[in-house]
Amino acid sequence: MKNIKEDEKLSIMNHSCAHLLAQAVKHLYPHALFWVGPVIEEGFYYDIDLGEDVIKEDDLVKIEQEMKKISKDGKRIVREELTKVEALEKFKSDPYKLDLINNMEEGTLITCYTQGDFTDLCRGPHIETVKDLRNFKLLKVSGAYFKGDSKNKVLQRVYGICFDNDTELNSHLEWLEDCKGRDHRKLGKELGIFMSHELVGLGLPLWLPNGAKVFDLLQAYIREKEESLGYLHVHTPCMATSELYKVSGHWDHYKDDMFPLMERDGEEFVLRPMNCPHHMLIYKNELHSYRNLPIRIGELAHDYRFEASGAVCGIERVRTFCQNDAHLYVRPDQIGEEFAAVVALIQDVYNDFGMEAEYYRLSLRDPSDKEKYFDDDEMWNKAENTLRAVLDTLGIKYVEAIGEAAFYGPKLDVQIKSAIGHELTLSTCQLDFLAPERFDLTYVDESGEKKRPVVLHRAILGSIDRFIAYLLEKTKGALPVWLAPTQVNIIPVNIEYHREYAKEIYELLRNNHIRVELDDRNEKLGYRMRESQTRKIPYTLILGDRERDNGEVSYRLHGKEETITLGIDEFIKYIDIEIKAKKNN
RNA sequence: GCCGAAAUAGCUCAAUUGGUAGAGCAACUGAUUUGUAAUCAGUAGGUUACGGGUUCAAGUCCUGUUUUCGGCACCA
Repeated sequence: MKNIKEDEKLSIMNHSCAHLLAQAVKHLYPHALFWVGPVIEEGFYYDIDLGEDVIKEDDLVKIEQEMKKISKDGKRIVREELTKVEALEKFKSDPYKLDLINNMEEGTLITCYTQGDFTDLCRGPHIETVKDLRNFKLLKVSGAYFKGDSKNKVLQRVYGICFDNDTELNSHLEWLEDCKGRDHRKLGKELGIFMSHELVGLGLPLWLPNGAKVFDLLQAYIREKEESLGYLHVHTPCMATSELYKVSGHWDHYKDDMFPLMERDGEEFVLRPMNCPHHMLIYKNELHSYRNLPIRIGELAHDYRFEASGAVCGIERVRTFCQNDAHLYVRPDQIGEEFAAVVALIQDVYNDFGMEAEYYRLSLRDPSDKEKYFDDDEMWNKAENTLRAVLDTLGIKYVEAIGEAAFYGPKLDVQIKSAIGHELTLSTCQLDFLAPERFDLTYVDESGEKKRPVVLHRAILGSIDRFIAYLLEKTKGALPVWLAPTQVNIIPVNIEYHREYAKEIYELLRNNHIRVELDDRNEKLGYRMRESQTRKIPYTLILGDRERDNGEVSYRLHGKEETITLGIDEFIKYIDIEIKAKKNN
C-alpha cells in the first residue's frame, strides 16, 4: 500500500483534493460548514457539519461527479495571506473557522486558498490548479466526533484518495479489493476457523476444529519457547472477587469496561479482565531470595473485557481472548538484562513467523491526565527514565508516544503493519513499580532486608486470537505447514484400486505425527483436487498405479501447478524437516 | 457507546412501483469408477434475524431489539 502521507507530491495533491471535495459538497449542500480536511496515510478526509442532513454511501457518486465537473472547469488555486484580524473578519460567519483562528498563536501567518467560488482557511501548500485533480475516488463516509472527543457532536467525515494518474489509482483500488479477500473474518468462515452466534453473544467467538488446532499449536509453540527461557507456567481462575481489583487499582480505572458484578451470598465476583493480580498473589505465596530472581510467571489465560459494541471485530477485538501473558519479578539491577531478554524473544518469534516490527513505540504517560494515570510524579519519572535508558543501551530505535502508557507504568509496544495496512500492537513489555507496592511484594536481599522487586508485564503473541487474525491476513489463509490444521490430504486416483495403498500411506503419516486426511469419496479426481486447493491444504498427495507399484507418493503444493514424486520415506523425512523448521511459505 | 449501512436455504446471491420467496454450490438418493480446480439426474431444504405496527395484501413501508459491516471514540 502506498503511504500518501510520506509522499510529498501526493500529500499536496490529496490535501488539494480535500478542498475539491469541500467545494463540491458546498455546491450540493449550501448550508454545509467545514472543520478540517487533513491528509492521512490512506488519502484524505474532510469533516463536515451538515446540520440535519446526512451524506450516505450512495451520495458519494454525485459528489464525485460534482468534483469532476469543478476539476474540468480548471480554476487556479489562489493563495492569500491574512492578519488574524482580517481572518476573523473574513470567516466571521463560520464558527468552525473562527475556532481554528482563535486557537492560532499570535503572529502565525494565516493563509487561505480560493478556487473559483470556494475559499477555505488553510496552511497549504496546494497544487496550482484543480485541473490536475482527476484521478481520485471517494471511498467511504462516516460519523466522527468533533475534535475527536466523544462528548462533542458528530460531524460527517468523507474519505477519499487521489493519485497522479489512473494506473496508480486503479492499482490502489485493486489492492483494496484484494484486502477484502484477506479479511480474517471471511477466511475464518471459509476455512472453518471460528464462528459466532447471537445466542452466545457479541465478541464471543466459537473456535471450530480447524481454528482450535491452530490455537493449540500456537499455545504449545510459545509455551515451549518460554519454558526454555525459564518461565514457570501457571493456571489461575478466570474470575475473582472485586476486592482483588480494588487492591490492584484496576477497579477505579476499568470497572465500566468489565463484565458486571456477580453477587452471591454477600460476595462480589467479576470475570477477570487481566491476569496481573492473580500472578502477584502467586509471587507472594512464598518468600523470595534475591538469589532466585528473576521469577517469570507465565500463563495462556482467558480474559474478559466488555469492549464497546462498535469496537468488536472478528477475532481481532473480542470480549474474551487468550493472552500470552507473563509477569517477570526482577531486582532493580536486573531490569535492563531482563528487558533485553524479552526483546530478544520477540525478535526470535518474529523471525519464526517472517514478521517485522514496523517500529518500536515507547509509550509514556500524559502528565496532564491525572485521571488516567496513577498520580506519583517521582515514580513515573523513575520508570520512564529507566525504560528509556534500557532501550538506549539496547540500541533500539523508538518513537515516544505521550499518553499511550498503561495507568501503572510506561511500556515498549512493538507496532506491526497487518497485511491490509492496519497498524496494531501485538507484543508489549511494560515496566511496573506500582503493583509491587499495591501488593506489598518483597524479596530478601543479601543483608537479610526486605526489598521491593520490579514487575515487567509482557506479551509476545499478544492474544492468541488477534495473532491468528494477523496470520490469516498475512498468509491469505494458507498457513505454513507446521500450523496448517490439515497438513496432508491424500487422494487415491481410483477409489477401488488405490484405496488400500492410500490407507497404508495415511496410517504411516499419522504414525509420524503428521495431520493427514484421506479423501476416498466417490468423486472425480479433479473435484477432490479442487476442494483440497480451496481448503488451502499445503500438501495434496495423489496416489495411483504408479505410486503404488513403486512405493512412492506424488504431491502437489497448495497454489502450485507441478507435481513432484518421491519415495515415501523420503517424503516423510522432507515434510518432517519442514515442520520442525517452522518454515514460512 | 456514537454516526451510517445491512440481515432472504448450510454458503454466495436473485425477487418490478407492496401482489404465489427463486438460482448456483453444499447436503441427501441414484447412476457414473474417473491421473491434478466443479460428472449427470433426482430429492429435500424458508414463520425472509427476532418482536410490534400500517395495509385487502409486507422479504419489500414504519417501529423496537439483536447481530453483521464501514468509520468515530475506546483499547489495562
